[in-house]
Amino acid sequence: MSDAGMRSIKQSVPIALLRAREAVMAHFRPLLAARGYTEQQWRVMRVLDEFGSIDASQLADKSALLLPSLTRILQTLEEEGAIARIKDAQDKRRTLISLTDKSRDAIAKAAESTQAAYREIEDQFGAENMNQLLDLLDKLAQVKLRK
Amino acid sequence: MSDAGMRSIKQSVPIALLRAREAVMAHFRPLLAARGYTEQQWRVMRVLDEFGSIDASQLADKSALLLPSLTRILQTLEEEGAIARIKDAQDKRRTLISLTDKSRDAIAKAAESTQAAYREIEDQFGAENMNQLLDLLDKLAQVKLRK
DNA sequence: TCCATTTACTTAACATGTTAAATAAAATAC
DNA sequence: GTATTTTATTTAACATGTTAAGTAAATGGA
Repeated sequence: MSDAGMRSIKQSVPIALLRAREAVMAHFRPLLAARGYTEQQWRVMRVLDEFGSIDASQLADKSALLLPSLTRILQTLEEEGAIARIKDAQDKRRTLISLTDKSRDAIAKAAESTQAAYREIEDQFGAENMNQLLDLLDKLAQVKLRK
Repeated sequence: MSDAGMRSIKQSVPIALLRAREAVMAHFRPLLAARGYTEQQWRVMRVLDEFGSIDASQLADKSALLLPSLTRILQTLEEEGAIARIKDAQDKRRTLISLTDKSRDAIAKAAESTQAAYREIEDQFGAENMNQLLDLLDKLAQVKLRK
């Protein structure tokens, strides 16, 4: 109220992104929780499933996590026997991470239900809208400011 | 690798939303941090600035926070003297929250820099794209699945 | 009226987000 | 070749996200 020129909170892009994401995740989260995975653990496992054995930095980048978060998540997943870590022989700073056979099976099963939910969302939202949205989101993520 | 039919992680809507949001917040967060606010504290204060005195549930809804998070955030803001809480006289379950004069001034100042950043982002991204994006995000947030 | 239910928070417990600092190994610069 | 800088990851500290359970006040019947 102190500034009539301030954009309404409803028009805020960060909040709109947050709400849209929350609406989508509300459909997925219960499916993952039923199998004992958090959203982030699932992202990590999907990336490993898609890319095979990669180092922690690449894994963090591809799964959109910060390294400190990834460190903790990998500890948990390792204790559960879902992933394995080995030091890179050439570069001993690096840790190479990969799925275990056990988790590969678990992922395939969990993926069935998440894919079904994804198709339903795409049905409701429209494939056209979905492509357009992904395109805009990618453009927005590229925006660089001067300075 | 276990399922050739699984959507690539790059095509994941939740991750695309997360990356876009992170790209935008990377511009705002330092501006808020310079004034000692987190992103969430700032959301709360902006809502209060826009709507005046409202109860915790409405505040949580408008600022896109869960109530447990809001409870903690309000404790912090109250200790800092940024907000005040009073019990609703009619309904003693409710707490009415409002800004202090002190924080109203602080918000007006911080808003100058965030608004400038917002305009820059809109310049780069395009007002047309921005409107289209907000429209799609709103549509996506509305999607309901059967069952 | 009374009790079961609902509503509005709050607390608790554990996972993740964010920033800064620490550590160890590799790469670079003299 | 050794000191310096950079890179990869971890640890620490504090804030928030998420779910479940707890508490107190209002509501809605029998």
